[in-house]
Amino acid sequence: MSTPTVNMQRLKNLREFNGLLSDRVYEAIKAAILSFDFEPGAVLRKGPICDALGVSRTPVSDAIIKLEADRLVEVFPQSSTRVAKMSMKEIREDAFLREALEVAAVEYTALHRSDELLARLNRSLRLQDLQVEDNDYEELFKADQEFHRLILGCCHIDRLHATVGLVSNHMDRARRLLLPVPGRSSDSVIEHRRIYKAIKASDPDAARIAMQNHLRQLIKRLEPLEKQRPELFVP
Amino acid sequence: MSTPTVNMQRLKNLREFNGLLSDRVYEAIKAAILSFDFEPGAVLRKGPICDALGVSRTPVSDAIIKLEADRLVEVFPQSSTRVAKMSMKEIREDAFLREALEVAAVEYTALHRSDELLARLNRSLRLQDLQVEDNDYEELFKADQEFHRLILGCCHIDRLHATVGLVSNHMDRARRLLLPVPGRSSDSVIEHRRIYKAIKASDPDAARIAMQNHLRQLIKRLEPLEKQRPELFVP
DNA sequence: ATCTGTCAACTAACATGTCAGCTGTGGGGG
DNA sequence: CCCCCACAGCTGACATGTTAGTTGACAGAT
Repeated sequence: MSTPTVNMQRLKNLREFNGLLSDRVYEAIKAAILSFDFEPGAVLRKGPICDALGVSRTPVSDAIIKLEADRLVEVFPQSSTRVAKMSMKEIREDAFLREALEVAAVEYTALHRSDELLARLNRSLRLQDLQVEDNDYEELFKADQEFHRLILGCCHIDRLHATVGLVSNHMDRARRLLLPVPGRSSDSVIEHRRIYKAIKASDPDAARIAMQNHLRQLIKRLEPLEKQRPELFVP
Repeated sequence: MSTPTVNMQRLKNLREFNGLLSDRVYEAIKAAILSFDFEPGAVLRKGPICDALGVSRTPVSDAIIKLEADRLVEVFPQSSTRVAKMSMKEIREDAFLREALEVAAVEYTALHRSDELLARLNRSLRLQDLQVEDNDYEELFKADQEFHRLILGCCHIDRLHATVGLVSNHMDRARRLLLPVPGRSSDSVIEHRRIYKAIKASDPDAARIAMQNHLRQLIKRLEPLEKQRPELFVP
């Protein structure tokens, strides 16, 4: 098999962003990786990326250093940089770490919830109901993230959300390969509502169990991907 | 107050390491920050660092990008880079995240421990006893880290140890300011032994409580630092 | 004396030049 | 026929040149 290379046509235009060029390049490449426009395992050459984006090698190199910290690319010194292949082992690790963090957060939230938070969670749940009715998977995905973000935010730990995101990079990428399954959306909202009830009841143990159950549905749905799309995974 | 600048004399010699120059520069600066040779809040200028290390600006810039990801430096674009001041808020956040991860790890370990792990933990505990007798704080510190590493390693999650380390950067730096307190070392070993017993008994709840108790001793000892050394903390 | 606008000096961000390590290919030897 | 090594081309690591944003000092106005 010849060496696969990333498709340069799929890089976002840099003019859409502000800030440092390095950061914009980083965002552009990251988006391309997370959306599978840059395929797992493909080689990332600095030269073509510079040409495609119309920038010099410096901001591209800076971006790659950050992507390496995110574990979205693998750097082989003096040789090449590749888009990280997915690895079910790493995804399971992600799931463990994410569960540890989100469970701690929801236990804390159950003990420290405010009426305002309950109102916001409830509002999110009703929104999710609507989106399930309309089969609006795109918006439901966002509402799901918002629901979790509300819980994480309750801890007043700015870095909690960032750390969950950092830790979940591989899992999030795999998640985008999942196709909508009939009934899954409404199940997901039911699980969310169970979490909500436990928080409302100030019951950390129930909240923990509900959150564990919810998160484990995801990893259960991700497991089959390795057989369905073996070319995306490490051998 | 004039702008404080880091003391360049305190950078480790690069020749002690192998690998990419960027990585060696990263290690050198990181070590200087964690050991307070580079003071919190001090300005890091690329030029003087290049001169001191005898390298060009590229590897130093690369190192600073990585240090920013570790939150050990703060980059003010186009202006300057500073050694991150300590922040009790961030340290408390570190403590929350670390507790979430280590508690999850010790619960897992309690349910999956092998006889070999118990033997290693036991060996570490007897070593710690010796070091307490000899007041060998340096070695005790290492044995403490090893004890925790054994538990984290039991989960077979390579990234768990790395993530705990990443999350604990601020806390670890503050920890180095703590002076030995009579009796603390032996208390610490007692807490470790409690964790060991819970793991041996395959009792995840007891393990969780023992680990929480142990980790909370540290944050309790760190809290007073903000008043003792206010110049090192954000205002 | 204090505040404000201008400007010069400085620094990091970005561009480009250079070099050394890796990689794949082909030829010679086993 | 296969394996090993030499070599050439390529790429990334590192050095250095250039530009533009920031900062702080100073002059003039209030």
